[in-house]
Amino acid sequence: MAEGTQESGTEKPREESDDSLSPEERELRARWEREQEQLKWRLVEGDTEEWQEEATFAGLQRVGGLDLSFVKGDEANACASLVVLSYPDLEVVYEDCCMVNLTAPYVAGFLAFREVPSLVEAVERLQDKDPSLMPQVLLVDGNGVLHHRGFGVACHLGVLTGLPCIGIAKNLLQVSGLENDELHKEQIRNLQTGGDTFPLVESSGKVLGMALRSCDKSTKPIYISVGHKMSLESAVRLIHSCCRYRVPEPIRQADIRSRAYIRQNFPHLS
DNA sequence: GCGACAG
DNA sequence: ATCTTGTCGC
Repeated sequence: MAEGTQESGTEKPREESDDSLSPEERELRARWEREQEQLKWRLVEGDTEEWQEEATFAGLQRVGGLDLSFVKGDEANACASLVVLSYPDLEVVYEDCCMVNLTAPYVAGFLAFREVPSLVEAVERLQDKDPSLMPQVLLVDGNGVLHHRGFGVACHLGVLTGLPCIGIAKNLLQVSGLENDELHKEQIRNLQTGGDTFPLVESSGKVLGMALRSCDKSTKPIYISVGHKMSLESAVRLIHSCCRYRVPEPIRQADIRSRAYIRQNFPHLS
């Protein structure tokens, strides 16, 4: 190994075009950025389905949730899970857990390149096994248009699958003027009950997403943004209706099941 | 030294 | 993402 060329110990993900990046890293990011720009042309930000216009989402019967859980201390091996819940009952009607081997590293701003291939495969397995259970909307861990280049993992997955998609992040991605500063914390304190929201406005004035107090019991909001084929207003309304706890039930179930799968198959290695 | 950096 | 169980409180 050429130790002299390595940074001392800790890695530091930084913005593209940073001097500290190796030529390889820079080239990878440039390629990924070009791919995001290409896919972005196919992004649809508004409602496209009839059920989305209904006040009670009449016509919506299946909501999908996706998640990845990792083997402790292992960068590459993960369990990808796709669950489908009935709507509005939120009962699990389909579950698929699959061990996958991830090749791409996690780079902030490029999460999709690490996670999306496995998620698309999960959707394709469902298409093969029982297309009648295909969800009408997908809930994804991470952001949609609330992203450095307006194309987060939820957009990426939406465009590749053609399905309506919503991004749900548990932490604020601080991009284009959005900061977790005192003002933001004050806005959070002002969220009184489940369903309360405030908009996340970028410096240009565009609303990139919404902070949502997802249930009465949780003080910390979740961050909703448009993934694909769904307006922000519909997305927030739907997510709130899917929350028994802080994390929307489809994603929570995917999370629970993928972690259980890993515990079951990898008892205690590290 | 501390913060940022979705998962 | 992961490291981590019980415990204090409404």
